[in-house]
Amino acid sequence: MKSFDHKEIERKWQKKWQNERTYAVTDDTQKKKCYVLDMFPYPSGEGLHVGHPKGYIATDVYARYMTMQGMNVLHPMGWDAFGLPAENYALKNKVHPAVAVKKNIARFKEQLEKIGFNYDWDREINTTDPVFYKWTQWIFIQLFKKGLAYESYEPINWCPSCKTGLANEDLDGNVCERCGTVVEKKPMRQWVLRITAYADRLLEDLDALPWSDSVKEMQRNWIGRSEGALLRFPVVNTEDVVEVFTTRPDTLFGATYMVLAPEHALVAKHMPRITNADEVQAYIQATAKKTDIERTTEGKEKTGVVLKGLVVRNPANNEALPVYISDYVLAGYGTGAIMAVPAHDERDFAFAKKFNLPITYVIAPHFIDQKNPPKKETPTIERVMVHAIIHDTKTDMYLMLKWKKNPWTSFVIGGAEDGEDLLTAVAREVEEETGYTNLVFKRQLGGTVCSEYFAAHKNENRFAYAHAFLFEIGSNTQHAEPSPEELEKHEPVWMTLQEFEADPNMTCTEYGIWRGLLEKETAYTGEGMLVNSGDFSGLEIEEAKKKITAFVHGELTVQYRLQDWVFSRQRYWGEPIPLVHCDTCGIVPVREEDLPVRLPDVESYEPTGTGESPLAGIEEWVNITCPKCGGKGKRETNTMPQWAGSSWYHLRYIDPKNETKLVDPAKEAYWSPVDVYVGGMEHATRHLIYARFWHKFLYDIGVVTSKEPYQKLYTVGLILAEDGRKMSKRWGNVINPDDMVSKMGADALRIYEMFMGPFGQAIAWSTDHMVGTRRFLERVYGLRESVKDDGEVNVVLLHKTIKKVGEDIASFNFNTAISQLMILVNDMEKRTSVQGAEYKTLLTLLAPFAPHLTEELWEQLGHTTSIHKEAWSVYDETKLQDAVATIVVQINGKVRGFFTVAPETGEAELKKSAKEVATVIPHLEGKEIVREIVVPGRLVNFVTRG
RNA sequence: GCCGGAGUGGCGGAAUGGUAGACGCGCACGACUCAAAAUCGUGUAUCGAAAGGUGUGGGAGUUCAAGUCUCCCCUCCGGCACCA
Repeated sequence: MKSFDHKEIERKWQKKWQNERTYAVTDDTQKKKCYVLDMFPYPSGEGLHVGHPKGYIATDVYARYMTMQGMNVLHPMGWDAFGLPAENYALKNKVHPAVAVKKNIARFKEQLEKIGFNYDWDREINTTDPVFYKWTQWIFIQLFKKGLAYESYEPINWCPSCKTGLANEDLDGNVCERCGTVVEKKPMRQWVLRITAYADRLLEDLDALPWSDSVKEMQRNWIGRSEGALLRFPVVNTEDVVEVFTTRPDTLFGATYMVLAPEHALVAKHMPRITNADEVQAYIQATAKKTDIERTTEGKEKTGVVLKGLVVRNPANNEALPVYISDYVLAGYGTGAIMAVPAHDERDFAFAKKFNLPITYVIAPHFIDQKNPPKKETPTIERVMVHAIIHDTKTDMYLMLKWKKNPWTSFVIGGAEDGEDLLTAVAREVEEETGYTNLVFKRQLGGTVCSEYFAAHKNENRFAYAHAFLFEIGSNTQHAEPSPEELEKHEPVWMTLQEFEADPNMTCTEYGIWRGLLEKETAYTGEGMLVNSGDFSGLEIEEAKKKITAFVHGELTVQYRLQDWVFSRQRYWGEPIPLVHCDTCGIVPVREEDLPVRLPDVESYEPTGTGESPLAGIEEWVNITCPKCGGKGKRETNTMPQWAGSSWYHLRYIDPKNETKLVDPAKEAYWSPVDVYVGGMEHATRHLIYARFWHKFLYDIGVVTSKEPYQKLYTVGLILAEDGRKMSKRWGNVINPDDMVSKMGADALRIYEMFMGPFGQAIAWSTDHMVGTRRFLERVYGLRESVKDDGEVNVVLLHKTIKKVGEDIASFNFNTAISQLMILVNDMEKRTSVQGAEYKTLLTLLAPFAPHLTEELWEQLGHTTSIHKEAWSVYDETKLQDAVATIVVQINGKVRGFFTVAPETGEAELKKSAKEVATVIPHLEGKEIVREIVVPGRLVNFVTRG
């Protein structure tokens, strides 16, 4: 068999497709549309490696399939070329970024074209083209007019290496995502987009999107919505109040101190009255020097300083609370101040332990005893209970009580008298019941725990407020025999905790809580009932949140982790922000008819590092007449971030040459939204949030008709290098697609990348494995010699294949689609001849994957039109069933034999035949069949006994 | 710590609760060849001579039947992380 010449075939067809404009897209509104989009590439200087085209191949296969299904398919491509990578590359190589970008695009395009994509290049876009960025600027002006773009002087992330401010989304932890430099907080003038105004809609509309749970969850986490309340704490002897955001207003009675972020405005304001100002200043300065990394990795070890002379009042009970500053409170979240409830917040707990602050428990876990549940029609008595947990550290034993009249083993336990101090009560009970005195009191275990149970010895239901106290045997501890009356009730017994837990008579509803607190002292953050909270005691948490907030005149509010989008960059290579600063009119947008504001040519575009962009130095560009009053004005010199263009580019492909509108409304209504969007997981919380935000804004101002830009979303799994690491010039493990196309052909590359494994999964490249796909194509090529009009045909297999390949492409399961095609080809190869019609169908099924070879073979069959214009075959539901069914016979679920029958054979017949299978008979001998399970067409299972 | 996702041959992986390992790579043997490559054919989870047993990260459970469903645990990958 002669192998095919892929180079010749590819050259021939790529040229022909181009000349005949095979893939031109028209706005044929008679047809149903399908908009398939790739996240467009950033044309770097490195060129493509073999991983880049994976997503493009997938969308190409999908788009070709949808075209064959009769859809009008839009599958465009373009370039995202503004921003730091291009600019840094240009600086390094001493060329103008515009020149570098042009060259890189040419290289990318050349590489892509070799792979045989069906792009309509007439719709190519480029974010750095003034014709394109005119509309990016136009959108900014609309945002500005609606108050969604604002100037701010707040501290932001500053990358000292890239010399520009960055958005939160541009950070990788605490370092600049581009260059890896640790970022600083720097107060500076900047433009910010009010994305938080869209936070709830970005969150709510996520639910209905047919995206993967992981991407949706990532976005939810990123937005980080939390419901809570704003509460106000008056500062004693001043007019000021400290406003606090908390998700737990129900714990207000447990607030024992307050913490402000070191940067909080009130700290500076009240510095004169702070008596330890030196210490406070020192802490503030130390914090300012710390990077976020130091703040977090230095650990959970809390630091802080009390503000002596500053006291606030708890609005719930008027208690005076001390005020601290600590870097565990972040200036950028909530109000930059918290009420600290150490009993019910782990961070506050750690801080309170370190600074010896009081811990007041106001939420009690609430248990109902399962062993002795409360009885109906029985009076319930409330009692305050005390548990003594008495530990002998020498033997690691604990002192318990074994009860005489009831089968109970318990801690030393008793009730507190009305008004009696709990510690007094527990000491009294210990002495009475065990005879021990002068035990060493270690600590109380947490706070109150409520438990309800039936107390058989008193025939009453108890609602107990239980408290546990840990004691140890000390050198002064004395022991006397308890009284005979007490011994009659229960006997003190030393046992280990393990023995206690294993004791079937162990009675202690709250044991789980005590046990946890014995091991580790910690805050209680779980469910429960309010205690020690005045009139609110007895309420459940959710109800208390509302009532206490209302009681102190607070407001229920919502906070987001998401912060407004820092939108200005002090760099050259971006869209100029189209605003003018005028002394009389303030900030005025550039007139829309004057757009685009072109990026001026400049001799030096190096970043200045001063907080101003290089554009600030070009006087003839900066100085301009004010669009409003005609007086003197100065242009805004900041530029937009890399993510501006990609936030709306999907709309421009629909109408790329429109000079008067961003997109023609009729065309938008037809093509939008994107039906299938494909790209990398790394864009889950940046591009995909920004683009959703802008799209929703454009919806609000009537530019688009859909609320969401992208319907179905598939994320591409990375292709790793053969060594399992990321492909990188640095490791020298990069595989270039050009080499693979040249060696094995574009079709083999395409099929291999789709066949490697599940589309969304990261898999290492293997050139060895790739030879299999080339062999497969050779076999398809070889088949043409055995094609005869009346050749052999496997109807069932053919129809199964039509069904599976179509369904698998539609659901992005390309690997199994290809495997099915291989099964069909293997079957055809084994025959002496292949029916012409079946062969033609095979070629059309393979066409989306291998566009060049199938087009060539199609022509060889005598066709004069492109195979890519053919209709997808329709399978016949009645031809999917095999002529015979293989029935599995199981005995007790184990496979013991097979037989074949007609698929529609009935149950009775199947049972009968199953019992006659030679390999089955020995297993049934002497056994009684107690159950027979029959799944027609599949199996018979006999359950036997004996 | 919290939230997602995943653990199946030598490798990539496949499997509506119904014969685990499809398909591909590799490997072994055979054919062709002076020889090799390419190609074609046969075989290829594992223990066992066989009958049969054992096998989808580990452990329990549901079911006639579990890779698949439920619970617990381990490991790996990704995201978030002092967010009040």
